Amino acid sequence: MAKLVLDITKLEMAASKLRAIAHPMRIAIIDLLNEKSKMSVTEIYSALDIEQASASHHLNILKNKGILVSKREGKKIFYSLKSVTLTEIIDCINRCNEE
Amino acid sequence: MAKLVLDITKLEMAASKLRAIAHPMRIAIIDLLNEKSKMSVTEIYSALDIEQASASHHLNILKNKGILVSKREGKKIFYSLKSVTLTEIIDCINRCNEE
DNA sequence: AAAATAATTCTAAATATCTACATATTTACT
DNA sequence: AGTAAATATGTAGATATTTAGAATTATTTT
Repeated sequence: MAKLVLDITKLEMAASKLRAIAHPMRIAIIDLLNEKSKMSVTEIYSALDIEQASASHHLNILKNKGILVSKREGKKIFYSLKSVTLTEIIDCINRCNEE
Repeated sequence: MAKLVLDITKLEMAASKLRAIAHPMRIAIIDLLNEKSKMSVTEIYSALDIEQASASHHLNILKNKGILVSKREGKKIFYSLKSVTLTEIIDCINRCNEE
């Protein structure tokens, strides 16, 4: 009973994934990739009006935590959401915000 | 078009809520309250085997971010999830962990 | 091979969060 | 009022995250 409570590894995994998402700019990136499923770093930092290095940094965090995947195509590197279910989280949060 | 990306306030709200959730012990608390919808601080810190002050601290963070609500009943204070949709987030994350 | 473009990595200072322990507050009971 | 139980708050050192700018790597084009 209530074994999930004691599964530290899973809790850590969930928390670490959430920590990765829990940043305004990174939520914005996920929102963006939810609308346009595949974008280059340039497209992303232009759309969000932030520094390239900053975008790269956030993208790296999201990629490390398995939230995004990247794929090089020539000069550009395209990022996209690894799992569509990720979007549900954001939708969830947005709904919660309105309550 | 893509106006949600630019709504800094909403992004900040979502991020701050997620940051509150993004902690193993706090996820455990949410899991717990998902199973037993109303628990006192003592019940919670006993179930999780943590210090009372620690439980109180985490509960306060979750309450401040509007994730939990509390209600005093005599000597005890009972906490519960403010919104059931919150649970979806955890379910989501757990599903994501398995992919 | 040099130049240009695209993206990443490094660095460091500022800020935030975590943890654990000590203390304080609130309520109920006698 | 005095005491015990339940919960909250304060403090401080350790650790992690954020931010922005500079330097670096990788790829394509000329």
